[in-house]
Amino acid sequence: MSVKTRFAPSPTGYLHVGGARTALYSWLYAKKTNGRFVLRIEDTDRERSTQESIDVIMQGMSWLGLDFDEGPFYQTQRFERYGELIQSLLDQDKAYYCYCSRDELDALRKQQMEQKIKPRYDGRCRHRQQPREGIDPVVRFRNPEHGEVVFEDLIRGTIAVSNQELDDLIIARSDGTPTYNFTVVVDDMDMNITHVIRGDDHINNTPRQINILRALGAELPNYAHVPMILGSDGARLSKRHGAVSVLQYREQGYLPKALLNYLVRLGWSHGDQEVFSIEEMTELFELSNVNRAASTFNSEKLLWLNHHYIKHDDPEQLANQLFWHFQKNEVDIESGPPLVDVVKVLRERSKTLVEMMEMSLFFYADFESYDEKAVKKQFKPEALEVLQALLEQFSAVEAWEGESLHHVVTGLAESMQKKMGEIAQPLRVAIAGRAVSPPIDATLELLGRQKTLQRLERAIKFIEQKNL
RNA sequence: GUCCCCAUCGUCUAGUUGGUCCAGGACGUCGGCCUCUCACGCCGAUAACAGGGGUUCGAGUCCCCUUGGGGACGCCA
Repeated sequence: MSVKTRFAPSPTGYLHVGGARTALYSWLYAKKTNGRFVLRIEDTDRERSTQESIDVIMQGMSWLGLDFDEGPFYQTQRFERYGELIQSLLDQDKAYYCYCSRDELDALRKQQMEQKIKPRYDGRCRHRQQPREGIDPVVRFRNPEHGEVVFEDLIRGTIAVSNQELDDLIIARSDGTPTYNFTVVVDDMDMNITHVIRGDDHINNTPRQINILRALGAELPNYAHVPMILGSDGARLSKRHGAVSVLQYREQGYLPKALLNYLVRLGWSHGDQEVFSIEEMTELFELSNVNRAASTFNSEKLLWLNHHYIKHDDPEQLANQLFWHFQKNEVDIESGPPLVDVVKVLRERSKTLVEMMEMSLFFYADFESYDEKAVKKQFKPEALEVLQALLEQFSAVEAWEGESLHHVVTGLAESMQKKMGEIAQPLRVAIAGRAVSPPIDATLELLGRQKTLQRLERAIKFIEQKNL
């Protein structure tokens, strides 16, 4: 049978990096084996599921390029099917109605905690013959009382849990709607999922689900539980650890392939290799090489990978992605150099696209003020004659291109008997507004003659006024 | 508390039938070179097998215990 994996998020929030990683692993495994990848929205919790979350999850998947072959399926559209199977279980006495009230269950749980035993349903309605008046019952699955459930996890190896640890879980709420542990099982069965790849936090659910699967007479899928991602404080990754929403990384100027590369390498490895193209990870990915231990999210390394891809990716493609950020910030790029050229001079000094955008803003719009420190250091009285000389010589330059502009600067340094830095730095502050920019000749070329001359004049006036 | 899972540098990890590992790579950090700024690049340094018992000629690699961490224990998923 050919492989089929699925990603089954519940639409109660954004797509976070942990979810994205399990999605990636499932996607990779399907791709690698020429199988199929299914997206299923687990929205049985009507209270908390929102359309907004669905949209955001889909956007995240699409931004990452994790396309699915089937779906999205919505569990809320399959209630009829779940109802059928619950009835069938009831008919076979593999499930039963439970009339316990919430208060009763709370009291039971409290009592068990006090006795320092694992809180669980004690099965008091297991053999009840008569309904109780005034209570809408839930349906509980009749879990086997003896023996143990053993399964072979593709990442962890053998896992065994005694049935005595498992209680009779609720498969239908009192309003008749099915619950998670039941719907996953039915869907995985109906959709012929062969490999269930999911977070570690589901490991305890697996034995229960296996019991239900058996009661339903279904074949068992393979299971692979990937470890959690922790924040820098060792606790489970959450909002307070910074950007955990996938889309937030887009906002912050990360490239999808950088995030993907970081995520695939977090908890999985192929020898010493650090950089993987999508093709490479698809080819090399193995569940057996997934680490068993939880790993800590390290944004420094993600940043490094992002920079790596900014340095090495196709400039045209990067320009397109950079454009997204300019648009978002409503910056008009018509009046400045082509974005591809900006990418080429800025890629080595920008770790994110946001950084790149900020550093290139001065090509497109006049800056409001000069960087204070830069003014102090570079706009000293002696800079005046340098800038005046530059203004004069730049006006006379015939071909406005890097090489000739470079000659102007070096020539001036020679004739004025100054170091390069004494010429280039004041010039840089004059045209860029701050002491940092790409090489001065490239910057001048991209900025163009008109803007360069204007800004030199502006700087000269500024220094003159400052010295009054 | 009970059950399940896990344990190599600060972080991600290599280590796949125990020996060639006084433990390798990457990020970070710290030095240095390059240099018109910031970077890039290059060179070098730093730092780990949680602890204790076994098994064995030999253990990071196998077994047990301890400790530590994570997860689960919902009419959430």
